[in-house]
Amino acid sequence: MRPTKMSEEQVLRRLTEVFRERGYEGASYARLMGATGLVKASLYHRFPGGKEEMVDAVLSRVDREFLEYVLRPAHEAGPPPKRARQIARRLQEFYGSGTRWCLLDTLTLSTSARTLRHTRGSMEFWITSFARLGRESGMSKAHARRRAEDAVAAIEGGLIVSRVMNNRRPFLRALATLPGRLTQDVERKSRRTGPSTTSASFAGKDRRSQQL
Amino acid sequence: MRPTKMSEEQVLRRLTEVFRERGYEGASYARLMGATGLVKASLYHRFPGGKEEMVDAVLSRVDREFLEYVLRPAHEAGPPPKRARQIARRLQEFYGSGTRWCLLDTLTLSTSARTLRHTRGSMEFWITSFARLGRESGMSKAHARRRAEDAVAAIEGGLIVSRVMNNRRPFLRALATLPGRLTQDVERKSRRTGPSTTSASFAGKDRRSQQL
DNA sequence: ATTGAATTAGACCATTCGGTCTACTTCATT
DNA sequence: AATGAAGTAGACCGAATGGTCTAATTCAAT
Repeated sequence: MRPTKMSEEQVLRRLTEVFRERGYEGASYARLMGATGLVKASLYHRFPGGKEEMVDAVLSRVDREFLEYVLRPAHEAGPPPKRARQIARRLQEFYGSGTRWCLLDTLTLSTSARTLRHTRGSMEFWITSFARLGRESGMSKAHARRRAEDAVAAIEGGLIVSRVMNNRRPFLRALATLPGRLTQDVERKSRRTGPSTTSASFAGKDRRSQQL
Repeated sequence: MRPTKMSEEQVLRRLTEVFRERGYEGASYARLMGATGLVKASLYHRFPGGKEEMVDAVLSRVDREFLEYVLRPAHEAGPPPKRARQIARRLQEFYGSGTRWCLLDTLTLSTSARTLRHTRGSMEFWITSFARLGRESGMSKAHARRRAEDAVAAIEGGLIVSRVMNNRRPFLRALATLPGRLTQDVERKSRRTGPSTTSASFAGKDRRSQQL
């Protein structure tokens, strides 16, 4: 077997960058070729399914990295707040302190149903991991779930505001408040404080996966 | 003057929908023509500058609507919490309960610097309007600003999570917590309660508009 | 050294892209 | 009824798009 000029891993990393900052339609072959240094036939040789398959591979690789590195503390032992803080640090690294966008955002605009499903699975796993910390902190299942969703939303929103305003602070603040969101029932104290004042539900009872 | 077959307003509305859900690169002329029912020459007649000009017009129109309708309560008189709740209701309407994406998200992927500037201005105005409510609720200028940014982030993030998970609740929850975010120093009580326990800063002092 | 599969170069294809142009309609004003 | 600008139809353009194909390399294994 002839070895590849550029490792699969490195190719995927470069493809990831293109999809991350241009989206699916913006990731033309010209750009993909430029980023990888591979000519079109080589790309098709490695990804016979074309862009669709590339996106799939890219997402899968990022999934793995996100799970094995960023979210890992959620699945290990130890005090939840400490683990949450570690996750926050790794998120900062993962998103380049707010200068790198999220594929779950950029890849969910005019893509195939397949890609949509994939991203949904990725985010579901992310949320579930976050919720674990809430549960271990004594939250009800439903409450932990809500908190986890809101935490993901805070991060995604922080990235957007940071991108549009060209200021990384909103994202960094989302990270700073993350441990509280995930492990405290009353959030948003600058130092983790006090017990839990139960907070009521907000948008009605939470039966997941309904319409629209 | 011969009257237009389709009013400028209506054309803009339809163009908006295309840009909103496909982004800039995804908004091909084929789709723009299909959505408006106008042939290419007609589009160019109305927007001699092509897509760039369309995006500009679309953003401007949405800016106006957003200001005059959604954000208006922020610039009127009355008790801040009440005004905040009104804004939340109008945001729900504006974003179709979480089924309509935000142009500030979809239009900031591989677009011109010009468009980037425009969106930044739009979001800046949004944030400033939000911050007004915080100030009137007794927050410091810097604190109100941070809260406003975080509130916008919560909404944008809610939209993303709702879009990816195909579940509108995360967005609706972001709206439910909005009044607290904007007018209370300790947020996230289900009913507005208590005075303000001052919360400290999170991600360092806030000097706006620095690098990246 | 030869083999033979993995890999790459690059020509090639039909389609779509954003964008321009001229000629024809349409209709409020006069 | 004639005018004349506003608006529309649709042919047309070169470039870029996603995608395919054949022929040539390259190199680990024999």
